[in-house]
Amino acid sequence: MAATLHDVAHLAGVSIKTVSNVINDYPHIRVQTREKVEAAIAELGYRPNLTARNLRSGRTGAISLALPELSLSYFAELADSVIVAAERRGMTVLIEQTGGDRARELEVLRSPRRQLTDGLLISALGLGQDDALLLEQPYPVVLLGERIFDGPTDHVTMRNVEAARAATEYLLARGRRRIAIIGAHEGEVIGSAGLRLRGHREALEAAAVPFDQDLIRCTALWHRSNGATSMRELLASGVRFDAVFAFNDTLALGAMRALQEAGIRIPYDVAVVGFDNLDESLYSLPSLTTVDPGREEIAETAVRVLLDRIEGKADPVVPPREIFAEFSIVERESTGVPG
Amino acid sequence: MAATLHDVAHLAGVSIKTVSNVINDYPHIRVQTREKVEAAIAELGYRPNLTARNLRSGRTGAISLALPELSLSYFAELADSVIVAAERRGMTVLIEQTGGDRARELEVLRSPRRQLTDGLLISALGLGQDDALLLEQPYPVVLLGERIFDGPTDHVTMRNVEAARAATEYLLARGRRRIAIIGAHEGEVIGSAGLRLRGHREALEAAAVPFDQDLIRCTALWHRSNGATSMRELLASGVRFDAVFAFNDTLALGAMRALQEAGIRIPYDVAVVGFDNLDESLYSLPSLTTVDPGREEIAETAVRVLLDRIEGKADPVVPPREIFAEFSIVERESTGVPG
DNA sequence: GGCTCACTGTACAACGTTGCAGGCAGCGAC
DNA sequence: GTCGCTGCCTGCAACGTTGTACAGTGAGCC
Repeated sequence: MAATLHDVAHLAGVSIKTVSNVINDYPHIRVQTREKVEAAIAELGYRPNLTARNLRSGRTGAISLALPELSLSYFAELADSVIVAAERRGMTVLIEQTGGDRARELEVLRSPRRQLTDGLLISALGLGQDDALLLEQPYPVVLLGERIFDGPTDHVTMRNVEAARAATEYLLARGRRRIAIIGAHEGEVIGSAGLRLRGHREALEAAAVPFDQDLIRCTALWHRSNGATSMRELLASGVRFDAVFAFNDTLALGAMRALQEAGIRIPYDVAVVGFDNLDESLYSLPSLTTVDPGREEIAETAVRVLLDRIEGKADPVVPPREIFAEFSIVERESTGVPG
Repeated sequence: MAATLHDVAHLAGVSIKTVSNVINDYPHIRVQTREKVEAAIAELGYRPNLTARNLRSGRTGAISLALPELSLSYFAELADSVIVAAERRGMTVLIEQTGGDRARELEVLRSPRRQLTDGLLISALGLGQDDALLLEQPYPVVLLGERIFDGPTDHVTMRNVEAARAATEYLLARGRRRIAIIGAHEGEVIGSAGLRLRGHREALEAAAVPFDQDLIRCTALWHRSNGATSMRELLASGVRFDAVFAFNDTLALGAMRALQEAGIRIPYDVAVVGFDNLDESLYSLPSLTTVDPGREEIAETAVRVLLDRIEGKADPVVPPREIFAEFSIVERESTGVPG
């Protein structure tokens, strides 16, 4: 049985409240008393019961992070950054996996488990713009990702349209004209796929390069296998292309794998650009040119904004904010070695 | 302000305890009463306060998982499996990153945050056999990994020696005789590197193949970049080899990258075997032959064993157990396409 | 009629902590 | 001498829940 304030108070011969005062650095305590209490604490190996403290204070010192799955490298790296940012501010992170499933995302929002934490960071894949109002919850929520805009909560995300436009412009500038897309979502307007496709089309239009529907491959999931499968389909379709813009790095890596199986040379025959700047994209063969969406900045900002709400610094008065991280293009071998 | 039992009781015109009884499915309640209470619950949108419940019950419904970092794919996949296993049993998972640093691992063991969860699953990299006794804590702990054996807690791990021996035997069976090792740790006996090296040497010995120290590359960290660097060093050293056994997949992928940069053909010139069976090893080019250490089985078992301790099923009486997951060799292209 | 027993519901205390109000001693000012 | 202040410490109540003890009601049985 763990020691309680009561045990310490008894041993030190003071009241329970005095022990509490010592622990909480209440100023008016005689040095002598403080030492007695500290000795008792040390002797009993007393540690405050956080659950009881939480019950009194209403704060838990933890935040929840809901994301599709950690097996997806992007989310693993995001979780890493979030945990680091949270720890820097003395918070722990509880992780929930939703599989990107709308029903499970809603469940996470409504789960009584939310009471174990002070707020929720949710990276949604299943929710859509129509679900925006469901984000309104009796606790602080910060939304990540690009499924919902102008919702009732703070929102931290990346510049999808601009970044995708920059990626396509980058390929166009290197003389590529037939750019295949992997990872599109049929009919999607909002969402990573929809926004990135829009950026792509904007770049084509600005350069007066015709858009060809045959170059677009849809795949709901963005795992490596989906990238490989899409590329095999593309090759089987016989459509001609000299570049691939995959909507994330895992798709790109799967696609590169399929390209090379088919004996196609990267970047000589086909240039490849990904999105996410995963660690592994630096070590693929060839290394992958990709869009760095500012993952650490997103994590850092999201945690800061959530804590602002939790601590009431940004009271309900402050309207929900939309914050965009800065992106950059990381140039590597898959588009031709630079310099 | 969230509704409490008190509010519900008031609205339903019953005592607070009756509401509690309804919620906890206490059997002797009149249908009529139950309905009244349920209506009040629905009207107020009442959700039980988990913190208060935890304080009463001493249980939190969460477990902690401490691991080096989620950016390492192996740990991300492990965390995924642990979260899934925990969820299946109604538990949530709080993640702490230690960076594999001994001091931070000790901090995790002693942190008052442990009180936010019912037990700890710790995958240590920094702790060593001498630290075994420090695992003795006033809450349930299950150790993962291979830094400490016969410690005071339950321990779930993989068959490192046997798996590594099998990997080397596999290469030997395919006619490889000069097997380079990447990821060794100088002088280590216990620990993934030490054990895997032992398995490797056992296989060599059994086959009467001489052990050559020049083929061993040490690297403390097992990131992709370390694999690439080690391989470049190996190539620069001029030592002759026809196979590589990397002590994890990320090292192997980095090494393959460096091999291919040097124009060496895999598996024709050099066969490569990794360890971990990461998802990405299936999509590298060539795909990577690897040891599947039974990650899901480890996660599943670890969660089960921890919950057994938490629920007191396996009371202190039961001595700490050492549990080993079954491994298998996953044969892919990096050692020559099978069949 | 009095007994037991099964139902149905209530009151109270407790989990370990902290906010609040207040007590008491000592001291300087009037 | 007393008033008011500061410094130090204490007791009580409360956070929201659940376990224990118990009270009342009605049915069934001797």
